[in-house]
Amino acid sequence: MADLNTSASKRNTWQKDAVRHALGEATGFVSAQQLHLVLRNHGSTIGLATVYRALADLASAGDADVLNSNDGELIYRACATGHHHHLICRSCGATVEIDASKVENWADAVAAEHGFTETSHTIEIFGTCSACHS
Amino acid sequence: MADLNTSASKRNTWQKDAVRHALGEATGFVSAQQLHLVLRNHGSTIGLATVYRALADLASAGDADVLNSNDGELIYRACATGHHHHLICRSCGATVEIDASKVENWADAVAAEHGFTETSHTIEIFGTCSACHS
DNA sequence: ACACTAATGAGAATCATTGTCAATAAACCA
DNA sequence: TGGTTTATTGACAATGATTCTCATTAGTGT
Ligand SMILES: [Zn+2]
Ligand SMILES: [Zn+2]
Ligand SMILES: [Zn+2]
Ligand SMILES: [Zn+2]
Repeated sequence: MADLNTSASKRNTWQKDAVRHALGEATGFVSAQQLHLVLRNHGSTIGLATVYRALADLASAGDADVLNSNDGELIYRACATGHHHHLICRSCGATVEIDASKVENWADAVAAEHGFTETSHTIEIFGTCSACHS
Repeated sequence: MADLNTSASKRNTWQKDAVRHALGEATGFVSAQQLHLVLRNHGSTIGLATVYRALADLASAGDADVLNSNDGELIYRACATGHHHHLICRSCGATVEIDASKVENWADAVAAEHGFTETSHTIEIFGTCSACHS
């Protein structure tokens, strides 16, 4: 997926790999701050700003999902597959990746109906998972 | 909609009315900061923190829609009708309220399928409206 | 009018994210 | 390989939205 990052004027650094790897290890969504902390605790000397930059790159390359947590913080998640959405447990944070082809079509149709082009959308479902029933 | 705010331990102040009214006057989504500025420009002496508090109340009472703009800012919009979603133009900000009963059902079904309860969701469609085609 | 206490507002405090810029090190070439 | 170019890094400052603090104000019911 995405491009192999050759030829382009982008350089490969251990920092980018470190972020990519740490994101892959993480379970669920993590913030840049959390990821930076993890990396530091593992002995890395990577800077916070770099983690932010690397995550932004991964996200815009489609290699990471982004969504804003309820307390105004961007959280990321490694993402191998293409476009999809999430079902997220409000209390434990467990996430399920869901395929929503029906809804994709619906969204595009609605947009087209109103003369909108270059459409995109945000769809997230929240709930309490079976393990979290008090 | 919602309750008339009687009996409850909530007090009626001109500040809350001012925010409610200003939000109603606004076209499209506005941030707390913008609303505060508008109110001040109209001679009000209302404080910024109060605008934040009033908007948060309106939102949690279901009288206002909230969504976070792409630059990490909460924006609000007066909302008389019940639960619904928006089709938003990326460049001019025009919004269309859309009914999404099909998707509502789909979302609930997907959640139930995975054993999730007390579900809610976020669905927003973005695009470029017909008037904004360069 | 009075007491009780929610609500307000000015400013400080938080805190995630972005900008700055000198130093570093990929990528490329001779 | 050694040298050149310049994307990238990282420490720190700066930004900016939102929240907190707390003394003061003003609804509400009596
Ligand atoms: Zn994903
Ligand atoms: Zn989709
Ligand atoms: Zn609405
Ligand atoms: Zn809905």
